[in-house]
Amino acid sequence: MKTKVEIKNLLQNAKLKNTTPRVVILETLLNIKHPETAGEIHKRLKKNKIDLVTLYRTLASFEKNKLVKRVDLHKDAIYYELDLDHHHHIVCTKCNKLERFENSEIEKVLNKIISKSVKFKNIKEHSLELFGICKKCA
Amino acid sequence: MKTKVEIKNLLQNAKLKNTTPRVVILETLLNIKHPETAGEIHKRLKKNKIDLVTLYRTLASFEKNKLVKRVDLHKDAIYYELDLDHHHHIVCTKCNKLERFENSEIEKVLNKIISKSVKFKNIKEHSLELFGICKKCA
DNA sequence: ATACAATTGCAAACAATTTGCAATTGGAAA
DNA sequence: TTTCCAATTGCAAATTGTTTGCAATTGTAT
Repeated sequence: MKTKVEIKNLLQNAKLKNTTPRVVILETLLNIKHPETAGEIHKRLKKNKIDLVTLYRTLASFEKNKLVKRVDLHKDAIYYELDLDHHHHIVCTKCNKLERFENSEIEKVLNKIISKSVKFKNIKEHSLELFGICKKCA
Repeated sequence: MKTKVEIKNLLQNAKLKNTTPRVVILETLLNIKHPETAGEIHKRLKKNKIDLVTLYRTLASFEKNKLVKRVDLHKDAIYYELDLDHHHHIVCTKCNKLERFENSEIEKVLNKIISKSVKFKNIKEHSLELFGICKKCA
C-alpha cells in the first residue's frame, strides 16, 4: 500500500497538481487488481462525488504521464489500469476471468524484432494480452 | 489476390451464407493493408450501398469465425483487420504510421507462459502491438 | 419451384467519451 | 501569509461509435 506521501510524489514527478480528485483516483486505482472501464472505476468513487468527466480527464493525463495504461480485452470499452509495474493478462473469453503474468523473455524478443524494423529503431511501450478458455470453463 | 471462388470458400467454411454484402466486404478487407475502423471500411464500400449496420454485423460474424480480428491501436475506436495470416504491428504514436511484423519466437515464449499458468492450460489467440516513435518522427 | 431460416436496411436507441464554459483550486511569487 | 494566474473541476450538452427491433429480402436445402 502506497502512502499519501508516495502518492503525492507520483503526481509531483508527473508535474500534475496535487488535487483531491487526483489523489482519490490514484488511491482507488491502487486498490484495483484488474483493468476496469471508466464507468466501473467511477462507481468506486461514488462517495467522493468525483465527476465522470473528471475521471476521464484524469485517466487521460495519467496515461500521458505513464501512470496508467490502456488494456485491450477485446471488449467494447476501454479498460484502464495503473502502470507502476509492468505486466500482461490472460483472459478467459467465456467467463472473463483474468490472470496476470510477467515475463522477461518477451523484452528480448521485442529487441530482436525492433532491430529488424525498417521504420522504427526503438519501442516505448507494448501491449500483449492472451485469450483462451480457463481450466474451469474448459 | 483472392478469386471469387476462394472468397466463396472462405464463407462456406465458416458456414456463412454467400451474400453480396459479405462478398463485397471480404473483397474490400482483402485490399486493406492495415487495420481500419468500421467507419473507415464503410467509406470504401460507398458505391456498394452497404449499410454501416450490416458492416458491423458482418465484422462481428467474421470475428466469431476467425476471419477477422480486432487490433488495439490505443485509439478510441475498434480497428479491424483480416486474420488470414498471423501478424502484429508497430505503431508510431506521433504520425500513426504502421509497420507489420511476424515473429515465430513469440509463440515459444507464449507456450512457456501458459505452462506456468494456474488457471489456463492453453491459449486461443493473443494480441501484441508495439508503440514507439518512428525514425522519421524521431 | 417452394419454404424457412438467415441476412439485410432503415430508424431509432443506447452507451461511451468529449467539448465548452463558468466557477473553483493549488501552488509559485510577492 | 496573501495575491494571482494557470490548471483543474463540475455541470450540461454534444458527439461519436455501436447496438437493437422489426419488417422486407435473400440464399440455400428440400
